[in-house]
Amino acid sequence: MTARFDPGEADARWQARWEQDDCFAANSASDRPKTYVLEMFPYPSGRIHMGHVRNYAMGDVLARYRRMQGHEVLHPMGWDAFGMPAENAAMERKVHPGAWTWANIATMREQLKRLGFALDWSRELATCDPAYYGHEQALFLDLFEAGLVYRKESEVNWDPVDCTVLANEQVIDGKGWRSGATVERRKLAQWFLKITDFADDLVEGLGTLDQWPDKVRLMQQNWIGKSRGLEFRFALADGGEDIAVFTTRPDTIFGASFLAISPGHPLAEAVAAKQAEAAEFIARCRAGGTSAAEIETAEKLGFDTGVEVVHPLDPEWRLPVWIANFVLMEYGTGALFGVPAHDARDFEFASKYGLPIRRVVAASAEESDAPVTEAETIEGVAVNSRFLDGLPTREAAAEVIRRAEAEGWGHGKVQYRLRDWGVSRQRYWGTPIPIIHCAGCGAVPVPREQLPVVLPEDVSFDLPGNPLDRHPSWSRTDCPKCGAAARRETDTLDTFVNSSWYFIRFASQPADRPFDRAEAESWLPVAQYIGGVEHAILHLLYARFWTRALQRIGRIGIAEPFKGLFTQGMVTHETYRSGDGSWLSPDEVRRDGDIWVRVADGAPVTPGRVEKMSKSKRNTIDPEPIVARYGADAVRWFMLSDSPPERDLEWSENGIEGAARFIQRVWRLASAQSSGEGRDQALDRRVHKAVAAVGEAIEGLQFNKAVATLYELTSAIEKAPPSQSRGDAVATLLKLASPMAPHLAEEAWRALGRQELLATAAWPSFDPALLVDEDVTLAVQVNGKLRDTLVAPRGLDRAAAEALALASEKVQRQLAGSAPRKVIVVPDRLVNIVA
RNA sequence: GCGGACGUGGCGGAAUGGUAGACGCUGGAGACUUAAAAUCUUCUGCCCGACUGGGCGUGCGGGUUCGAGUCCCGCCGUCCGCACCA
Repeated sequence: MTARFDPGEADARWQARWEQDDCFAANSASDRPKTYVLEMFPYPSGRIHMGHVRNYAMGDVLARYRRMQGHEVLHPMGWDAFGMPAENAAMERKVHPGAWTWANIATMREQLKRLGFALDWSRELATCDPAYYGHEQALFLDLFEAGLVYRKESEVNWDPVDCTVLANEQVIDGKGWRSGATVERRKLAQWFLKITDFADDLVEGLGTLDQWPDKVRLMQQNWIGKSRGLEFRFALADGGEDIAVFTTRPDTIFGASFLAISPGHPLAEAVAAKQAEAAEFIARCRAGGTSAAEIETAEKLGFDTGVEVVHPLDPEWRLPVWIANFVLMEYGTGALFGVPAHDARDFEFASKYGLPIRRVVAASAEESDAPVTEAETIEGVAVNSRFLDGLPTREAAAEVIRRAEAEGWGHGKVQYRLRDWGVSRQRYWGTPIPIIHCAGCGAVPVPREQLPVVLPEDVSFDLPGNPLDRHPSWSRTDCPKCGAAARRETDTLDTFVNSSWYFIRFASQPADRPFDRAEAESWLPVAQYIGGVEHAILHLLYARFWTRALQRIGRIGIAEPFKGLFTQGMVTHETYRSGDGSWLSPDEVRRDGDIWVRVADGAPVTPGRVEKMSKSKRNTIDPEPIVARYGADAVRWFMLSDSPPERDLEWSENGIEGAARFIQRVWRLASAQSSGEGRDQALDRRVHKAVAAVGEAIEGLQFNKAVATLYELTSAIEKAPPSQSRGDAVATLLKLASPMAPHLAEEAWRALGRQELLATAAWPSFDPALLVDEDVTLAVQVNGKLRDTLVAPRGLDRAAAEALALASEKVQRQLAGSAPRKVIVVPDRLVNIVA
């Protein structure tokens, strides 16, 4: 028996033992209740970071807990392995993206294994493996054949120097983030997935996700942006094609004073073809930036086309048509009718160009002539609106829609902000899109037996652009339909496609198809998905869409992939700057009394804000040396302590030291032999309460509370005199601690002389009768202020409790002889005397 | 601008409308030790007080209630998401 628990030796030994006994393999054929615990799989950037450790520690506690409860648990790990960083590494270091990625995976796998996570490594997958992306290609073709994939011209951010498409996030102040070149908008033929087909289902489905954070559901709801209104047409006064507009406020139809169309609207282009000034105006609009800051400050600009339209409810009423820079072609019909009195943008626009501002909504009919000094986006009653006058907003809107439909000039419509998902990326390191372009046959799917379409290895990153385009032979092929010379699609799929179905592949991985439906359904939906809130919209929405798409084409019988979702907080650390403003890493600085100085030369250092660990701020702590120094359990324990899991956790030396201290404390408790006879009822109650509290905390993902309960139990055991109960309590403590600190728990368990593995042991049960004490402490208040506390037997009746409280000397002193006016008794809790 | 979350000791944080500050960290005092580390004991919201004790206290101002950190109304502040979405 050693005096100290030595994680350096014990961690590896228990990890090997778990692996040897295959403790964490998920058996799909098991008839035990199944639980699928999943954390968002990592991008293999090279090394794991503290955020990973926190994320996976949380999932691991839940997975281990469920397993101990007798569940068959699926807790897998894999790699989101396609993406840009591998290509950047290729360009910078002349290494193939694949070689770089697989080397990173090997490193990170070992790092994760050293943390002792209860993962089923037999199901490990990497999205850059043809054995994975080949099945993804098959699913893509399934969706293609079901009509859920299409190709169309779309504007992209084009970097003319790197000859590549950039994501919006890669455009900084209108310039490419790598090249610094001014980004152009260019039209390219792109592949799209019809996520808008599912817009309504995706909104409705949010209502069933009661184990998701409200915040995430709301973010998705806003992103999809469902709004109801009226789509209707204005006829041009001089003939020509009608202009369709969409509005959410059809009740304001008599407040219209102009029509505004997008610079990209067909009518705008038609006008520009005839008028040079219009063409110039449109060009000026296009030059404007797209960043949030630019839009915020952008002035509303308009150009009067001279074209007029007829109001649908009054053939005599003409409205001017303006081209306006604030009208988006992508939303609605690319045209809107301006109601300045009741829309902020329209008000600004009308004020600037001297267009009429007419009140058509008021709080009441009497206020129909109140002046409009700012846009009033209110509901109320319709005024100055002919047959609508006096109708409340909602009824007026319904009436206009009814009339439009009856008269045939418009119809009620549901409009979404969500747009179809463009999945084409002009990049090498991604899933090749399994399509062949034939001059005669068009876009033809690659025949199934030719899948996977594998990325060529012999590519060079010496030149800008997509290496697949430049490859001498890869894209050359024959048309599967007609046999003519044809060209492979050289675009690859957005990496979000890879992560849209990996959780299904984890559940079932046959070699010959993406997954087995029955096996996948036996695990799905994921009971608890854990990851960062940064994926609240894109990844989680795409995965929901993909699952629903598979359901629609009959490949799977579930609509929602993630039953429970938890978004954990970040791991943060203080930042430090030297005198010249450059960032310093934590190991370059030290505390000297009240100030921080640089270790190297003692120069003063300015501590900055506590921020998310990031390379750019240099405030990261590498988990590997921490694990080497303190052991896996101390790191895991710290990651789960103190801060509630949804909030940020600040890394601190004191924190990890404290965790390591506790690990040793439990070890001492378990390894110090103390034999005793008889039951210690007070301790037994403490243990049962702890079992109930820890279980409840883990199920509620309140790991900080589980940790606090274990601290309390440890203290209680330490203070208890030797007894049979005490020995039992230590054993129970180890079981309760084992999901969080599994190596220590196994080692101490063995030190107690037990042979079985805690990893697969049963979770302790508790006796509800022992959760309540025989005596309770009654709070005694006078006028709501605490004056005394009394110990009384549980179940004391009201009269007795009142008498006991009134007998208190402290209460009598407060009452000073006067009789109480009223006494409130909450049984077994408190007595409040109102004087 | 729209939407959302959150404000509790020196710090992280506990608290079904019922004893605010569990638990951890930091700090003080003490024990053990030749000494240090480790460990153990004990104190640690603020103010008055030698003590018994008393007053104040969950961002600010109101309200509901026998009783409010918790519920309601109005402010202030911080953070997050979306953003010219008709």
